[in-house]
Amino acid sequence: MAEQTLTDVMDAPLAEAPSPRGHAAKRAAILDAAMRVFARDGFAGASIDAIAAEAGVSRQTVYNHVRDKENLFALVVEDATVRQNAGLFATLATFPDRPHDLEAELIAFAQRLAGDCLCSCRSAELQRLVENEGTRYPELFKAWKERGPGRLDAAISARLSRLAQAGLLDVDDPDLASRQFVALVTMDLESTNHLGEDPSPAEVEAAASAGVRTFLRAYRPR
Amino acid sequence: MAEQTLTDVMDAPLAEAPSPRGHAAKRAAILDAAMRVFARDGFAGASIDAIAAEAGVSRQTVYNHVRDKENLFALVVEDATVRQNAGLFATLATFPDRPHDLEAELIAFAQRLAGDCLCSCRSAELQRLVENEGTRYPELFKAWKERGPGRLDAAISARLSRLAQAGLLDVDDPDLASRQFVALVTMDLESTNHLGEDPSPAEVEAAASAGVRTFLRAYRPR
DNA sequence: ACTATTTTGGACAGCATTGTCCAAATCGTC
DNA sequence: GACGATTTGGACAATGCTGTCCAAAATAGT
Repeated sequence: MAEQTLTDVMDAPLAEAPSPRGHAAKRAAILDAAMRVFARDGFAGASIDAIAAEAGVSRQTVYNHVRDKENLFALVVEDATVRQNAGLFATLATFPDRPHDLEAELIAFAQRLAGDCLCSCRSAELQRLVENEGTRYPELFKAWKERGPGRLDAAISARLSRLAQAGLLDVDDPDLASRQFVALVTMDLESTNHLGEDPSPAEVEAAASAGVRTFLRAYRPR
Repeated sequence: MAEQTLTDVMDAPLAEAPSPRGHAAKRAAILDAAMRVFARDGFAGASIDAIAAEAGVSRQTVYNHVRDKENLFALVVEDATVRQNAGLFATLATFPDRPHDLEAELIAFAQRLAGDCLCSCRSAELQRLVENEGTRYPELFKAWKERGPGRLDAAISARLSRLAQAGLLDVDDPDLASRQFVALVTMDLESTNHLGEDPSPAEVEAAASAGVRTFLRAYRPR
């Protein structure tokens, strides 16, 4: 493990702590601070000093835990990705499989999906980070997309298929419908959270209602 | 005009050339190169030397035309914004007002809108630029959004209203429908053009068809 | 052909950043 | 309390970037 490239980091499902000591808290603080500073200033604009200060830690400690600025960036992306995917799949499990009131339950699900996962400011930060350096590290961008939005679409597509087989929806292309569902629900929230703030619950509720209603107008059996 | 802030530049509708000489070509080359380099490396990552080299120009010439790196950035954003808005409104004028075949003409319009304007790689570059530095210069971000997507949504909303009054659509909230139209059409193209490449005509055609068909399934009078 | 403007290349100071080294201080654990 | 691991702060060289200055070369206009 003399060398650890970006793709190595991304491929490792869960890198077990190389230092079993209790100084994992410092490591977490560093990764957290680095996430914030990278998101605020970009990769080039972020300085190790700023990250160390934000983490309340000496600069040397950063270099102690992390070899490079590049390696730190990769670790930050990896960390944020697994954390967010965990929340994403947890929310995904609350999809209404046996809905009593399809519209209401879909709206509630969309609210959870957009508010907690897709349109949180943490999610926007990660997405912007990975998009910006996507041209520099294409593997990073592809790995993130496959693990996150890719599986999201696949999961929602499968759920929509089951609703269609139950006669509750009229979808011929579940993959397309899945992407449209996500697009309709998140549409109005992206401009808000791209500015670094979380959308308000009222905004999330409005976006979910409007998106789901239009989705159902298009895909409810007539 | 001793000082020229970011907002000054953004508010000026069209800054007339301060140097009427024929060296405007150099200026254009500099702005073009700066746009490419800023889009590639971000504001912090872009160096004046790289921009000068990309423009085939001495570094001193850049400083001759442009006071600051910040001023250069503002000029680049201004330049790209007016250029793209010109194309946007030209395409917007081709909206089918008296459609013979609504679906076909809406699909063709959506193809022009997405392919030529919203999802071109130039558009994605500008959007990423303005989003990234949006936290640093909020006025810049707001000004861009009002001039570009804001007027786009307003214009499409008005057109949809007229189609609704003609009995061709069933929309109760034209603003919402307008944003949904754009979202449905551009949805599948954003991942492609965020990587710096233009989507292929086939991709644009597929996205426009799928988006418009779902839009009409939701909003065609029954 | 002459003149004014513009461009060029290079040198330069000031500053920020990266990554390393090291001795002292601190912390956790036995 | 003692010992090993960890953290700290500071110094340090190397590098790159910004923005300025200047004299020479090229370019445009008349």
